[in-house]
Amino acid sequence: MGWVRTFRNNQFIALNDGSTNNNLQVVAPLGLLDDETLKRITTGASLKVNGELVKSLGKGQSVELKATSIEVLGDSDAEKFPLQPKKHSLEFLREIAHLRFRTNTFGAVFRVRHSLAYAVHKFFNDKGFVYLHTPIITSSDAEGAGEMFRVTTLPFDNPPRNEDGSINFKEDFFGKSTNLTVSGQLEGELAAMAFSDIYTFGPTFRAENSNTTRHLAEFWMIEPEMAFYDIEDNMNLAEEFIKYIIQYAMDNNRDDLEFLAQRLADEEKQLPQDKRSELGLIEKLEFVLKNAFERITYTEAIDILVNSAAYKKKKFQYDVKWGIDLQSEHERYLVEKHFKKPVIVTGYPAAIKAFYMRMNDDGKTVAAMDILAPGIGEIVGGSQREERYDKLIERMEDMNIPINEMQWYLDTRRFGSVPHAGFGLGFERMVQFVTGMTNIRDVIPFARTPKNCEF
RNA sequence: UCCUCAGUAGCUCAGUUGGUUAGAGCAUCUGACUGUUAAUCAGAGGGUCACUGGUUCAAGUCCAGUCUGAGGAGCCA
Repeated sequence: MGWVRTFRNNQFIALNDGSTNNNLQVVAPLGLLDDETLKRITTGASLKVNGELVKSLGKGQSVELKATSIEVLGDSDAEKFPLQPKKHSLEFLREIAHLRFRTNTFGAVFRVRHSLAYAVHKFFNDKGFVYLHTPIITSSDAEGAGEMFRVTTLPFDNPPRNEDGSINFKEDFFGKSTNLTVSGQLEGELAAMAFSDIYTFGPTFRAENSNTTRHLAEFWMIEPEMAFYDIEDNMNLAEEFIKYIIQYAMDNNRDDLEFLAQRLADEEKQLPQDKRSELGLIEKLEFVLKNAFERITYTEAIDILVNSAAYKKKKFQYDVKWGIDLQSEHERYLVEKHFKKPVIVTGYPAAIKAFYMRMNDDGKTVAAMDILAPGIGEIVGGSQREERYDKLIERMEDMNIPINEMQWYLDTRRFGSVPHAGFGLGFERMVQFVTGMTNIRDVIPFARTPKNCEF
């Protein structure tokens, strides 16, 4: 059983059931089917075929199914079915995302995505981590990870108001203002203070008006949180984790990755020489598996940038000096030009990082780490958390975090606080990295981006 | 949100200096052929030129606005 990809010569049906990109060639002997049935075997139709698997007489395949009966399960009007046995643009396929699973490219992408998701659970389970389901709806607005989607049952045309005119959320469903989660980290920390090692893997929502090839309004994030880990342990785990799930896909999705590698190579033939990647997709993944990630401090990164030829020739649009947040162009230089492999940057200035990150002894930098990947940029953001109650309060005050609303979080530092660390990994960015797809909208089944919520 | 580019047949695109009935390849339909591999050959059908307004004797073409898409930036994962 499967769906028709092509039908040639009224005899040869390329049938696909989604398990692989390799089609089964079904041969319908002349005279087996009447004219009416033959006309119903169109691209996209679903068939149930019985027959004998025999050695193929043709060249394209080793075996084929010699049919003894063919039943059309579901017709597909050839005049209306939009997929053709030819190359379609990714932009067009995005508009028919409900059908694009039936193409070779998206078949491969989503089989790889599945494997990576499975590998995430396997990796953490094998290490004894507890999979924690953090809430999708939250009332916490303190994390500052981004703009949030409001969740409400209040009528938006005439909401209940307080005397001062502001909206009275006491009458809302939860009796307060609520939003979709932008991160499960804070809740994750609570659980890590009991289970030692936990991870989350779930949907995350950011209402940022970001229109790029690497941002989604709804995406999946993996956030492990480990008690008794310092920043070094954190980096080691993150590197091991990334390599593990890549290796899992290499071991279990070789055909699909080779197809995607070929697709990417064809795509890059259109580009000018200097924009093409030096390594093919498979070679890139093997290279990442074999080599240790480069580890540098933020201060070293700034030095490298300031001493680079690009900086001296004023190639950077943004100036480089200690204290700036690294711009995309700087990250790309470090990863793609200088080191040519994934880079972990640690020790960022406290002023540009979140309140929960642990202050280093120098009083200026925090124990943060970002993992930068070629072609994608930041794929992991993490840190050792500030476990010292007084220092945490100090930081929260400095950054205007509403301390009163965060008492539940501060309890972890009051009752048996321990050094701990964790990180967040954007799952779609990981899928992009492994599949070589350049647009993040093509590695999630139904992308949610500004001005787009189809299906 | 900002910058740049784009929107013409189901898809990918061409359309000259503003000038007659807007073209091609693929797909579809009809027929031929029958061991094909994105089959091949012959023929046919298929258009709100994104939308709104403007300039002009005349707009797919020029101008303005809007919408949508792509690439880059910012924000970030």
